[in-house]
Amino acid sequence: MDTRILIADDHSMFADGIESILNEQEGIQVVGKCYDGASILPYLKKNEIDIILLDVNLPEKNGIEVCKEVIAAFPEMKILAISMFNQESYVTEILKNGAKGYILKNTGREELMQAIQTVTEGNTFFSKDVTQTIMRGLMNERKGGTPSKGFIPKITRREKEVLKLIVQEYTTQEIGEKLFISLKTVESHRSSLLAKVSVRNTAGLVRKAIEHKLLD
Amino acid sequence: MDTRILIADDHSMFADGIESILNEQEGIQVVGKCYDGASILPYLKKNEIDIILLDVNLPEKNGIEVCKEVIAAFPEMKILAISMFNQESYVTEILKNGAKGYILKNTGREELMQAIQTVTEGNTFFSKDVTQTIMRGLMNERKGGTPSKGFIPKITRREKEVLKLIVQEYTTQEIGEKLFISLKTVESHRSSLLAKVSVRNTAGLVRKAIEHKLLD
DNA sequence: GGAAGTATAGGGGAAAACCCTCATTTTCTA
DNA sequence: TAGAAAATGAGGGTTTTCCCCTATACTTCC
Repeated sequence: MDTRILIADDHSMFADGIESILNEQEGIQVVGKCYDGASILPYLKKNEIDIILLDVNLPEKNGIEVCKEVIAAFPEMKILAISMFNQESYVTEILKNGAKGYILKNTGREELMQAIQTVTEGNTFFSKDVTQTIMRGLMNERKGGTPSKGFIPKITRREKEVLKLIVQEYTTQEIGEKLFISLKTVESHRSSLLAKVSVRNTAGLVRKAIEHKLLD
Repeated sequence: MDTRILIADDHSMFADGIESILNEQEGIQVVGKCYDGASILPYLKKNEIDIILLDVNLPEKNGIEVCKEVIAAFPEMKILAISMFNQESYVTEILKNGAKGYILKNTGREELMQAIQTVTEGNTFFSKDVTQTIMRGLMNERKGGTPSKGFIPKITRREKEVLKLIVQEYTTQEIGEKLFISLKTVESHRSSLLAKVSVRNTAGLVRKAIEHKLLD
């Protein structure tokens, strides 16, 4: 029986490409594609799938949340995470939530095949680069003593508005004028944002906003 | 005779995927792939190519520079730009430099085929989203009167070091300590960076740094 | 029908970023 | 090897961000 694969990535050109690569292979069959996080769980309820290739950085509902939900509903599901970013918080977080592997988008096709096979068999696969990241993460782990989180906050509607304007280079003053609220209110939102995404300053805020696709 | 295609993208999984899609098609043949900007021109000198699928956001030497060089050496070369970002400055700039089309990575395979065919025939193709962006750009154009640039700077070695640390949330003070230079020197570099990428503040700097892959 | 969460807003202060001008040394490169 | 570009640094100022604290009105959810 073929290994049945679901591809979940919001870039359809990428998803189509992977599909095309995989369908050339023996014993593998791409049976579905999802272009956003929300449609994955409904799909799984109607179709038999062996392994999900899951983009970590999905818009709306991100890959980590999706992963958690999927594992909750289908504890045996094999999930191979795929991402542009080789960042420790992503890797550890999605693994905590049940993913069985993590590869980067600059992975070649042989390695991709190997990863799929490994995960399908119930084992775990990491790209070489990712392994290094994890190791580096483990090194730095328990030293500051921080509970070591580093991700998914829940941004409110208003905070997101403010965040978008920050990324567009507006100052706090200007944001207040645009949204018809006081400078102090904007400052409050900024503070919450810094705390929620756990960064020190605007630079980190903008970086995480982009990496975590907080701007849709 | 088949249309001979060169794919230039640093994410090999993506490049492989596109290759796989295209090789399924009649009359099309992917004859090469480049994973960075520097290897494109040498490749073209040794191989006959009809059309290049060029990622705008290549590391090291970006897509726009590559495009310029390629057109300088091969004025008749057909270039179809592909990007994650639907941003006006990218679109207009790469078109100025000789690209014949611009599509996003969330483009489906039918549209991709259509784009390739269109461009190969010497015509111009834009994704629907991109067309809107261009229109919006034209609207806002000649009103501030700015010479309307909006991009490619040449970041020096030291500036890049500083930039990386900024993105990693270090303050000017800390950057100075890390690089063993004075706070004032770091400020100088920050100023140059703001000017070169033409943004107002750190938020814009970080955004552009990521979008333009200034951090490799 | 409270409790939790969100949006609002203020005071006050410290730190950081931003801006301008200028000058010296080092390093590339034509 | 001379000039350009890059890296260094300073003085002195303004603006913005960040960080405490507190506090009220409104929504939403259990």
